Amino acid sequence: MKRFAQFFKALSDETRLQVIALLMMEPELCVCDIENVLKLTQSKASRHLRYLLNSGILTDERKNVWVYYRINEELDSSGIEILKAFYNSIDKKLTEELGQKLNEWKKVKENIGTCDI
Amino acid sequence: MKRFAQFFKALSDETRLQVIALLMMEPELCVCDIENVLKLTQSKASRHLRYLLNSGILTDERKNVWVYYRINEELDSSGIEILKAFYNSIDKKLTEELGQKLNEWKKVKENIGTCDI
DNA sequence: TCCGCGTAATCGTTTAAGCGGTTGTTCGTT
DNA sequence: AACGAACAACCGCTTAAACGATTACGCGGA
Repeated sequence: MKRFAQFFKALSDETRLQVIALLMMEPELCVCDIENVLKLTQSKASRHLRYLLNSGILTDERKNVWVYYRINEELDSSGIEILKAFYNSIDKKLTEELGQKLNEWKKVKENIGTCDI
Repeated sequence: MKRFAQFFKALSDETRLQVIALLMMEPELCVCDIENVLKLTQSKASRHLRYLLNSGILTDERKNVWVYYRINEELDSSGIEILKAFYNSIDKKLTEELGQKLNEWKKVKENIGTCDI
């Protein structure tokens, strides 16, 4: 039961929910992606990603200097179900908005070749 | 998005999850039922039930002196989905244990005709 | 009607937890 | 060595939980 309480606590923060929504539409993202798309400070982005990692909801993988996070494919089936139920019932406007911000950022990133803007 | 964060926060407490599990197996329960089955103080039981009520997860109905709480049938379909996903993936031992405690309490309640034990 | 009783909600205080910002540290690349 | 990316530690602030005690509510009996 404690496991579920922890799981839901990880989902009880708006920033973390936005992170999850982004990772439902994009297979993997690094800290600086989250930072720029959601307009967060670096420490805030990193802290929330670590939180989701420690909760077992995300996995991380280092590629050179970047640490990429993705939804943990080995999450319990109930966990996956819950994340999908959440994602599917978000207002479409919100997901579109997030998707647009993500695409804009990806363009910028291609041009500057760094996260430091 | 804030709505979801609030919803998940309501589920991020072990006591509240136990309450929900009980209400998934029994259509309605009053404060003193929760109090006795889960061995909580009256104020703690009442407070958590109020919390779940204010989160829209439960409804309440007064019958004489008792206030009965039940799962809100008009909860979003995603909310219902999430509650079911949670309940179905709890360890069966836990649900059996809760069910047994509930039945024991119901026997006691019949005999004494009051909650004041 | 008034009072007592059982039930539930709330109040006030203390204690613990969470979040955010700043700053410093680690790691790896160049 | 210098730099960028990510993480960790500290601090202050806000929030929430626990707890006991008190208050409010309904009902029944004197």
